[in-house]
Amino acid sequence: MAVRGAVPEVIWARPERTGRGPKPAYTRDDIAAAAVRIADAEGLDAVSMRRVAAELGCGTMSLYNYVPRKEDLYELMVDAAGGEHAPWEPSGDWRADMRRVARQTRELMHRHPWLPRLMSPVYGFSPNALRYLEHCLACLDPLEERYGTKLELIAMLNGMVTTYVRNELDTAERVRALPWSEDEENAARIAYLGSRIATGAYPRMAAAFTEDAGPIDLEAVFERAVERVIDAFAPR
Amino acid sequence: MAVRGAVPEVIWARPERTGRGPKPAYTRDDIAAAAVRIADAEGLDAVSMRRVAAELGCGTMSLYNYVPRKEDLYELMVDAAGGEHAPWEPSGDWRADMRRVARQTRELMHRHPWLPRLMSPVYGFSPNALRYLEHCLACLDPLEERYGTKLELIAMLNGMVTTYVRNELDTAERVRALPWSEDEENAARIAYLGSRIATGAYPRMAAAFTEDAGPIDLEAVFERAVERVIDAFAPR
DNA sequence: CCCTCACTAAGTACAGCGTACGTAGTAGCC
DNA sequence: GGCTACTACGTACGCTGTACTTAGTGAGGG
Repeated sequence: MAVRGAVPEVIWARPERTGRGPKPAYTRDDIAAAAVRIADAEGLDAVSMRRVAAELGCGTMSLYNYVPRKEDLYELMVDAAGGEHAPWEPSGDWRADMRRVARQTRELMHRHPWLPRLMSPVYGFSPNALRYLEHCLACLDPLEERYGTKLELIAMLNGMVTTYVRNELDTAERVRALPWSEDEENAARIAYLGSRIATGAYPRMAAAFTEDAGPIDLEAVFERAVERVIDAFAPR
Repeated sequence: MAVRGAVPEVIWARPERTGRGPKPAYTRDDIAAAAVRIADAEGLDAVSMRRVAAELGCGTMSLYNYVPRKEDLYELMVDAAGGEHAPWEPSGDWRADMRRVARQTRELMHRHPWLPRLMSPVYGFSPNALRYLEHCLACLDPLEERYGTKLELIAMLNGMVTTYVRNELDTAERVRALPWSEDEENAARIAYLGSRIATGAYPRMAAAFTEDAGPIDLEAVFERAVERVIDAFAPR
């Protein structure tokens, strides 16, 4: 007589349908789509078991027949988002393909701003993650390196893109819960930063901020970072 | 008559002591230290306003006199951890100094496994973050590049280290709440991965995993990644 | 054919969370 | 000395994840 849930299980190993009993009212995709819809519209914090169940139109506890823990719901969401990755026939130019991968991932994360926060290596085995990984490896066929190196390249590129987009979106996502706007939050922080720098305690930072007062070109910074990661693995 | 908390404020801009009234029983450092102690010992999820107040030995709501929102408590924690960064006199060899910075950050995060999860650019203005940033810039004095480039290097190195350590620690941290061990969790996932690969749908991944079945040398992977980031900014 | 039993569905309940609000007491300033 | 800003903190509300329970359903085995 095992204690309920005492055995570790991967949600993907669970069959969606077992022979007996009435057939489930929802598919895993239905549930993931509902959760993604809520997160896109109202932010990740709005995704609760109750809210997702309501979105589906079923009782809260019925959800637990499909998703044993909330953590697994997150895993479904990440996989669903990963399903939007559209693979293509590798071009033979692995550099160009990697650039395209990076840009596609960034766009995906802009479409689903909660995604960077949920990204975890733990979710790396989901069906769409595997599909994505295999596609990246296919793109890297022309790169004459060991698979270990290729995996390191993919991990580093992914990590960099995730970190980068997180920096782009984090304030916007976190400010949802606050009674003031993102601009006000930023203004308050910049003002404080200015007052600190004015003390003269940080001469190099002061120089950095006076060097170029113009607005930062996020697009260009991103492209540069991608190029650097690529070059780091195969200098020209 | 302003609505309470309707004006954005940075916790660091709040004076710790205003003239009037009885003198506060705790300093900001006391509070941060208590929260860090709890997070180190019981994991980040154990850090609640009630728990921290209990650790300090005061009523729950008294904490709100020091920390207007829980978010700010997190900010205090990150800054406190950042205070453990021990700066040194730049050696003149910026590459060596950057390696040392990366290693020190990694050690810091191993000491405080909750830190990667809390890392956010939003906290980049805290006193210790500023101190750290200035130190990095000082180490980069010999690198003949614009400040913009130097900041990009620091951001990329930091981001890479954070992502990397997160990958190292995430499963361990997340498994705290579960009724099984990290090893069991990993075993379940690896087993599932094996079953997927056995289908033959992922030939390149299959090749990658048969190429080298030995245990991964995390230390070596980390050092390689650091070297790559450094080289990406100043190829030799 | 029908009985059995695995399964779905959903309600109730509990412990814990962040925090708004109100009240009581304290100490520096005019 | 009193005004007043401040600290301290108990109560309460709405929310969370989820354990447990009960009722109903429908395919498989005899």
